[in-house]
Amino acid sequence: MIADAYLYRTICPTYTDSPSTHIIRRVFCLQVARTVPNAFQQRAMSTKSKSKLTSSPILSNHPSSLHALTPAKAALLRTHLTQWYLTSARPLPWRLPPIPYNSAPYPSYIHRMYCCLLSETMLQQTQVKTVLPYYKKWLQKFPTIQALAAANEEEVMAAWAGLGYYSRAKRLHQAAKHLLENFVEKEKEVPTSTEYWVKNVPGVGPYTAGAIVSIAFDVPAPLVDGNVQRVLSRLLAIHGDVSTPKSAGSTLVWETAGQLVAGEKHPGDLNQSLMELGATICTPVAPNCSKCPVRSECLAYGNLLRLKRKRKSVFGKVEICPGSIDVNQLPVEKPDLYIPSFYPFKPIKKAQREEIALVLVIVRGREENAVYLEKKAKGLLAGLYDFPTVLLDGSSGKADLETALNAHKETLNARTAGTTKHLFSHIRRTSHVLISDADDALDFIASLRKQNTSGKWVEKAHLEDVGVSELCLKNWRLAVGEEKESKTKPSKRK
DNA sequence: ATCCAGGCTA
DNA sequence: TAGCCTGGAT
Repeated sequence: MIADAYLYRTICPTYTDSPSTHIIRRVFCLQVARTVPNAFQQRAMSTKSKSKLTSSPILSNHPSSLHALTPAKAALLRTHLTQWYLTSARPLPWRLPPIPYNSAPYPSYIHRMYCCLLSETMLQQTQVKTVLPYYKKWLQKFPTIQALAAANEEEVMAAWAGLGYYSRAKRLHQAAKHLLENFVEKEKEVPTSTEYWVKNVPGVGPYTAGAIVSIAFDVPAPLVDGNVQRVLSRLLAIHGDVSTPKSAGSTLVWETAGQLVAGEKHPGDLNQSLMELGATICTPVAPNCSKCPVRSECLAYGNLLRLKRKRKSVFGKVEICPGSIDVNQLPVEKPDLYIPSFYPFKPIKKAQREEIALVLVIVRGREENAVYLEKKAKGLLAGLYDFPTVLLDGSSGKADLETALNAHKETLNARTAGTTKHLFSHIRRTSHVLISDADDALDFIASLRKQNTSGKWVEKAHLEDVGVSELCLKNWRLAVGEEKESKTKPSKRK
């Protein structure tokens, strides 16, 4: 037990109890392990208690001061991070050299803000590589905030099509209008407080506000995105729940980010260095610690070194807060995979719900040159065009599906093109694609027009110009025979 | 085929 | 707290 506790202490720097309380602590750890280390989610949940989260996931007798940055350490981190950033960051079109707030002429500082708002909005939930072509195309189409504000919603949605999370496009459009109306048109200063942005600018939350204010305006506001959350969780070995903004882990991460950026000469660079580090080195899986500019300040990396030193003499299980792993299963050659990748602690994800859909591809013209699309007003894929779709409950049985399928085949004189599978964050959708000729669907289209007045014929060649989702494209490719049908039937759940 | 990452809002 | 999309890794 003593040995166990000793190991526990060496691995978890925030573990300060005496060995005699170790068992109690361990039980408590497991009870709160609704949020568990990244790398061991499945194992932890299959073998450990699934009891409810009953108290703060920050362990009792676990003062947050243990995670606090000392001023000396903060200074080291700032130096190492910014130096590394200046020499090693990827060159990206939205990266601007920092300039002091309002030292540029008004129009150029508004442009800075616009580019920053645009890139940061696109980068929400989306990787750099995906954003790059969209960002460039967007600026050609809407070169200024005035151009964006003046555009109509359909153009905006079409420019965003394929990027996902389409409400971002709608809100970016609203944001442009808001900023233009309240500041740019009057040549008024745009507020530099994150509170203003979060409260008044659509689509801007705590992260984006911090990004705009620090990067475009050079104001020392912190920012925490998924990268920063991971980097700081590892640097300070934060064993706290980061699943919601209010949870203890998140609070600590934001506080830490604030301490780091406070007094920094180039807050935008410092913030970007944290994100860049998370994106390129401090990655979720297999972080490249040997290349990390701040590994000597990193508690998780320190754990790793201690574990490597100890493991020769260790047999059996090593307790790692809050899970446990078998040291004999650690691959000797790559121990770096372990300790840093425990962080941050994330909640177990909920299963996606099943959906079955009938997708009606109605083709007009002998050369099949137009299809009937309608615009979704709300919910999933709102603002985009799509084929008329009949949604069946995922719980409806095979018989229901057959009934609906046959009914539509009959009324539309349709043939089956096959099925596609598409995943959303919370839905697994199987689409049964039916193709029919407009001549056979006149009554049906009339009834569609009554329910959804936005329906229109779109030429095959212009399908991608009107703003259409990946799901729609996938079904379209199947209908014209470019897409292989998904083989397996979905949800063969035992 | 399956799993994962990633901010904001109603 | 759940809804919202896609691309990349395994």
